[in-house]
Amino acid sequence: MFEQYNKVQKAVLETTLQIIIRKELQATSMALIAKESKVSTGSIYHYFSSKEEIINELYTAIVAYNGQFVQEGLNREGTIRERFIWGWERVIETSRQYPEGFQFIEQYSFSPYIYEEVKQKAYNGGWCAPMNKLYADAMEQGLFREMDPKLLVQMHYGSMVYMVKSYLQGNSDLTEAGIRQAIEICWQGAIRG
Amino acid sequence: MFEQYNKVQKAVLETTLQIIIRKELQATSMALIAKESKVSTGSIYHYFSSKEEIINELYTAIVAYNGQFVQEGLNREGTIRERFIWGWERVIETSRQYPEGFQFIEQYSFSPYIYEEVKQKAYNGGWCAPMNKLYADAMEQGLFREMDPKLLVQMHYGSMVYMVKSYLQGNSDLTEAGIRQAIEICWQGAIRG
DNA sequence: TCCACTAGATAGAACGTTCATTCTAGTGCA
DNA sequence: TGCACTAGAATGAACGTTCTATCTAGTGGA
Repeated sequence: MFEQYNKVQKAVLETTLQIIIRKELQATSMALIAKESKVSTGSIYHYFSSKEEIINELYTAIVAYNGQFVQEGLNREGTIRERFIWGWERVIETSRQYPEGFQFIEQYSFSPYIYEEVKQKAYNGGWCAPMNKLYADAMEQGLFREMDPKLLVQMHYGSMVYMVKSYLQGNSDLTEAGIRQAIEICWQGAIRG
Repeated sequence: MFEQYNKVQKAVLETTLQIIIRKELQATSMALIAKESKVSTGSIYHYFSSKEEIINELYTAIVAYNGQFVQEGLNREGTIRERFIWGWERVIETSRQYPEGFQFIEQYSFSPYIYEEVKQKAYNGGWCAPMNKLYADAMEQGLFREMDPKLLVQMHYGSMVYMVKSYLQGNSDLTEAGIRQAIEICWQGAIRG
């Protein structure tokens, strides 16, 4: 997930992610990051200009990683239905493989602590735009109901997020069949009646 | 929303909600709450034992208020479809009327800062249990697909949450027709094919 | 091969600020 | 007078950040 960084940066980012999920931003002190990552505060400030920068870098890296992974599924050759399924499968797959990353993005995508500019860049490099395009195509072909494609994508993403949240809280499991069914539910709701 | 509290408590809770949405928990200092609510720190500590208690009280009050409002729609006499529509309409209505409350609950329902006990009590007094019951009934009657009703409720709630988030971020509007359509999409995805 | 020098990396103490909370003094109603 | 309440200064801990000293690896002249 943090392959583009050096050893120290990687250790700091990984540690920060673990702590922030476990304890929140306000309890994630530089002293604690230093202690748990086994990097002194001096070194941390050698590689990062501030705590804010660490958090924003974390956000950027995770979104970039997930964005690429989902797009690989979404942009394969296939019917709209196939690409719909591949795309959402990958959205869920990232959250299953890196639950901390998923939780972090979920919590901080609406936080003033993440710079607007970072959010904007993340959105543009992410999977939202191609997914919106897929939905717009489906509507143009008369396959999906007529509505704002961006809004329907958001609604479906919300369904996925809450399914994963249920799973992460231990209130449900997340089997292949369950994922397929959830995607099917979204599909069935979206198509023209 | 805070009718059960006295004037000072009400001012503190309302102010805290405004600040925490605008600036995050870590930037919501007691000094700032005191200044903006025009209540001295001494008085605040006369009515609340700590900052944590203020935040947890805020959480409790909002969930209780919303829970009651939604249940009023959900528990009216009517068909499953009607009650489904009334229930979700009210979920969206609370978030439209008190967007700060909605955002706060959204952000903090997964936060370690809110006591487990408070979350538990909130869940029990909220609208989730009756909504789960409605879905279970719908499945028993063969109206909805067979699946874990709690999970489907969560998925639908996720759709609503993300629709409202889109609206609050200015990326879409939230008209009566749009709300009806969103609820219809959920319904169509849920029923037996 | 050796040594002097340099640049970057690292550690952790020190700094100044801000924070949640407590304390003290005061107010006004019963 | 007694008591609930209020104001705001005081307190001490914790924080993000900076500073200073030390370490490490690499370079190049002799």
